[in-house]
Amino acid sequence: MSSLPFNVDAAAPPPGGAGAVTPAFSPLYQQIKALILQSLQQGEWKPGEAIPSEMELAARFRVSQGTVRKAIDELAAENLVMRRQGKGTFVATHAEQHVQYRFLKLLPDTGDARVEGPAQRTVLECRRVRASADVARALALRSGDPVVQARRILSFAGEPTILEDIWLPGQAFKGLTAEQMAGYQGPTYAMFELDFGVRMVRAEEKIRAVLPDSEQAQLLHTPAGTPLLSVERIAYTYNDVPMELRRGLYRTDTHHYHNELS
Amino acid sequence: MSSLPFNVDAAAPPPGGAGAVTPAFSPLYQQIKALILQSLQQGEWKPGEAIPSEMELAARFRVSQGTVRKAIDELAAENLVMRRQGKGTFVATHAEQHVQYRFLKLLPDTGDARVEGPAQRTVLECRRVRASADVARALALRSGDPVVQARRILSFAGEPTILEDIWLPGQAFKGLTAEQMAGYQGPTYAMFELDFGVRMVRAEEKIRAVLPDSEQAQLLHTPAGTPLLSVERIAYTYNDVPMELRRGLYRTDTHHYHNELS
DNA sequence: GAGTGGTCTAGACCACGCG
DNA sequence: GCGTGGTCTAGACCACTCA
Repeated sequence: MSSLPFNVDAAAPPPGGAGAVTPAFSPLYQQIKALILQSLQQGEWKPGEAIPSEMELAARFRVSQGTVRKAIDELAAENLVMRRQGKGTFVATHAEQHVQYRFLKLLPDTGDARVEGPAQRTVLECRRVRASADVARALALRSGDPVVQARRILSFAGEPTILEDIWLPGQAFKGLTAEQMAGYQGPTYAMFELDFGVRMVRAEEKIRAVLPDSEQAQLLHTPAGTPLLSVERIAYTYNDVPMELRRGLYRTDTHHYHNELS
Repeated sequence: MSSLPFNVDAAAPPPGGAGAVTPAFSPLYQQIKALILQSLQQGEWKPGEAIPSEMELAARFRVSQGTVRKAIDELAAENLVMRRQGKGTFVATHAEQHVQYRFLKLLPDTGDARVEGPAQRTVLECRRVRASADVARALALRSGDPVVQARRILSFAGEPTILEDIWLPGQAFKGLTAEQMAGYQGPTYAMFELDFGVRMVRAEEKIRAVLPDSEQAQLLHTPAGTPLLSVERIAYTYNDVPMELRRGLYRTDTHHYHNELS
């Protein structure tokens, strides 16, 4: 079946190693979590599918249900799986998620959350290029490595609102076309899951206020001199591997970026 | 000692109530959590202090340690308390928090996180005024109710970087002075805890790109025409009671607003 | 009614902090 | 050495889903 975890250090470093005395105690449930994560990563269960029940996993790993439970609790807290009482635990997916556009924090100023429905996409460009230095750095590639670059406009209620440039590692996204970017119904990240097996798991954003150049202003139907929100996002798959760089310009005259702090 | 929870619905609504059939099942640990929250709210334990041990709370509420544990787990996840192994569980405070400025997401562009040290504060103004309509709405007051209004500049490494206008309910912040705003070392929210017993627990922000007027630009030493980040924050105490409206203008030429998505 | 996740308990032992 | 939170177990029962 599978490797059995031992109730000892996951990867016990030799005592007296270079520099610090790392305690390196790893609770059992963390080891189980790592094993489940590994299976997720290797695609043993596909996005949207159910993973084995807690009892099954407990039997497989030779631990109690409670230990598996705590492992899954953490995975659920990180949005990697979704629990549904009475049904099972499912691999998280950007497709059938109750919140469409999980990573998009732009909301219309009118309180009606997402009444405006899904965004209309206009793909302006999608082609293979060589990574510039900063793109390469963001994606952990080397300058000149192949990347796919796309540019598109998202419109809400007919109004162009977001202009995005997207860079993806060429290796993982071989054969991505403008038609694919435009044609897929639903979140682009769901398309990435289905067509390329790439699951975005978390992301970081750097936000600034900028003035668009004339081309950008024109594309967004915005008077020259109107400031825009610059949102640079790096999205990661499992193991903190960066798989997307996205530079967005958001109009904030009709929308705002919403953030919850705690 | 204290009221005992019952293993029944916390506040069982009469069946066949108006409209929906609310199931209204409340697990024991949620009831315990609510009771602990109530004690926090009533100031039974002050910020920074330890709350009773899990065993004590279990005895007090006549439940098992595991149930108390789960209640505290959730409170810790919401940053209302902090657990420290071997020491106890402590009421969260903005004062001695490992991350100073818990709600401030502006980071210097140079990777060195907070090397620049604490911000220098310049308080330009602090006086009692009557709430305008929009301030009143944000703070759940009535137009014309007394509020304290303050304006200040935060500088990092000598450079003015943030211009903030702050509105606080006059009732809870009676007697707040400019000296207090300027003099306190450490986060302003820590001062609110100490001097007014008001603990900010969570906040929401709406972010936009704007052009400052000439006064704002001058205060921030920024050339006219430089776009700024407009950050409108509403901070809440317990029970989602709004206790602060803050409108900030952030310079994003040397800093950026950083956000983690998951 | 069978199977799933969710709650609750009781008890044992471990890691940590401090006197 | 003691008290704290942290882990792990085993078993019972509950709530939800679906056939």
